[in-house]
Amino acid sequence: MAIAHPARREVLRLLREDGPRPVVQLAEHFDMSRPSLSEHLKLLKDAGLVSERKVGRQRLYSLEPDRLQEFSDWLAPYERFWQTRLTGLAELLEAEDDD
Amino acid sequence: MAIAHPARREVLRLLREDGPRPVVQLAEHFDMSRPSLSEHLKLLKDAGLVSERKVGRQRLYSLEPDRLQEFSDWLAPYERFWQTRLTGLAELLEAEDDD
DNA sequence: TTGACTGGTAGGAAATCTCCTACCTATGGT
DNA sequence: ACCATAGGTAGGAGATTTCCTACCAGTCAA
Repeated sequence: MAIAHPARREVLRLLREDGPRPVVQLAEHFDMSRPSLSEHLKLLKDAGLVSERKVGRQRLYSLEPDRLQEFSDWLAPYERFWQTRLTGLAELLEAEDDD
Repeated sequence: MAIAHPARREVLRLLREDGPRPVVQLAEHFDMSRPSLSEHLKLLKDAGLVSERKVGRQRLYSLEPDRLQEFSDWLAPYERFWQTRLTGLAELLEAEDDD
């Protein structure tokens, strides 16, 4: 699973906070070797969570939000078990008829 | 990671949809042996995603939503990358001053 | 008490994951 | 052309996960 490894979650966080970044810059944040990070990036890319584009001799990795949306969608059915601020709002506005 | 394995996600789904269930009833949905499922349940319990209570000779497993909330919280910062109906609503109502 | 049922634990085999070093290609600068 | 930089791939070692078959303890019913 793509988001299972802490390093990959950290990559996602970095891309989210700092925007698109080349591999060496991402690698600065990790103790592991660059090839190992490359494999994590490949896994994230295969999972569709990030995309990659060439700029000169660099490859910029960017967050690809569509797949993260799937995690959100997966979590959505659990939301009725707790009261999030957002679902509270949604029910308030849309006045759904479920109890 | 607790939600990494498909079987464990399936357990969560079953508990969410059908409510608390004993082990044998959960096991019906899987090809694996019951002891293997027991280990998955232990992992889920250790992660705080489910709880277990004894009823007669059975142990009923229930969804424990607090920890799933953490996943939701983890996902929240990514929401500005896409437009969910809910964040759209939230911004509409709260009229936050960002951008 | 004896037997059936529920479900956890032990030990270990096999599969998967993670990480490394070595090596490769591609681009840009001089 | 030559060298440095960016970054992917290969092969393999070690750790972790997953799954199995025993086996054990607790509960209920006769």
